[in-house]
Amino acid sequence: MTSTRHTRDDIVAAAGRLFAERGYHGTSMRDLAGELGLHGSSLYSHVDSKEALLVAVVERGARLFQESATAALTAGFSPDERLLGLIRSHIDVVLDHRDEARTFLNEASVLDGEQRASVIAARDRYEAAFRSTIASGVSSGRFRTDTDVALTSIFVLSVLNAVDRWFDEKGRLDRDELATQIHATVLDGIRDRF
Amino acid sequence: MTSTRHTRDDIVAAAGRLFAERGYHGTSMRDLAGELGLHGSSLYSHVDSKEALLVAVVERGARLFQESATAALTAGFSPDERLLGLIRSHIDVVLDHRDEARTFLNEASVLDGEQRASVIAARDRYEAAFRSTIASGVSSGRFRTDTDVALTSIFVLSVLNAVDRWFDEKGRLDRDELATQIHATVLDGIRDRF
DNA sequence: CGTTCCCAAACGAACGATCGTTCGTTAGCA
DNA sequence: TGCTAACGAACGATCGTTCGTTTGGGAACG
Repeated sequence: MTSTRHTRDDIVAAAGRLFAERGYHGTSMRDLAGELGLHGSSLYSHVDSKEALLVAVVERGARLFQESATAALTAGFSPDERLLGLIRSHIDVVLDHRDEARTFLNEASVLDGEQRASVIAARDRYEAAFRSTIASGVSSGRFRTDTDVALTSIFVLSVLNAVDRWFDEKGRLDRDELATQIHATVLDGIRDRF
Repeated sequence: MTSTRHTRDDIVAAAGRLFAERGYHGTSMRDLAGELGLHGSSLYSHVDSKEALLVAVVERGARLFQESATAALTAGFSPDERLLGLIRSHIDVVLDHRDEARTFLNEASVLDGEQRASVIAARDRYEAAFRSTIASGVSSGRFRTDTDVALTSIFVLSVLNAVDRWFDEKGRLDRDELATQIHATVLDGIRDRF
């Protein structure tokens, strides 16, 4: 039979799934408990409050993105290689950890001031990896000097953050082809040059 | 003095604002009534249910996007002009009708099957305007023949849908410059060609 | 190897608050 | 004067959470 005992990590993982699917306010503690075969009150053996659960999920998301970025930055020599690495890593995070990523990206607004600020700071730190990569491409002459670095970073991240809304692992493209296409579009656009 | 009587449109507008800010489940009917100086029960003189309010807001959003797309498609002669028009119009909708647009884009998941399907259909119809514009650019030779039309449409819409999350009307760029930048990046990329 | 004991996980009833909604009543403009 | 928006109390349901109780699996011991 399946183990009847649960860990805090089980609960945080299930909370991430429900928060991502239905949102924080759309998920009740009894919903979450039911997902695990528990009674609502039993959750409080592992967790202090519903909000603490959200904080735990969001922190997982923040850590995943940050680790992915630092790993991608140490690999890859040229700016466009590093950018491709950042794109690949982001797609991996978003698809392999949909729940934490979605919750991190969408549900931070329900947190109170201090913790919301920490989420925003984490997002900004992450975005800085894209900005510095693109900036080094500009200063090394690989990217055009009139490139708006901050704006381009936002564009790339907008595309990446939306991936999990439409991408189908069983579809026409695999995720590596998707990364290549995003990279190619940002670097070269779609205009025919002849 | 201010009028003490309210219309259904007032209520739908206020509901859009709160649904966009806090989400459907994060907004109570009493919250909404308080926003208008009313008691919760008074809303039911104008509206059948909370869900009907959401449907009304989402329908407004769908209509705004669709009208914007058809207007942009009749203007502009070349594919890249029409694409720029679509981008400009989308930015206008997203910034001038933040509440309805956000709710349309983010809160459709709480609707039941039939109405959620109608939202998805509306989004797909809207996306088709981008696809056909880009496709005509490909077939006319303005855009590269190896362009993935569906994918590029998704990229552009991902960028556009995220605009209201970060764009500041009082910032460095005005919205028309933003439209130009998005358009330029999609068409030409950021790689230096010399 | 078998038994006992202990402690944390899980239970289940219950709390006060708030949810969406109903309904009979009041009040203010046409 | 008539009609309808707005009121305000109240409904049953559900919310997050508390608390005293039950229970079951592993550590300790014989």
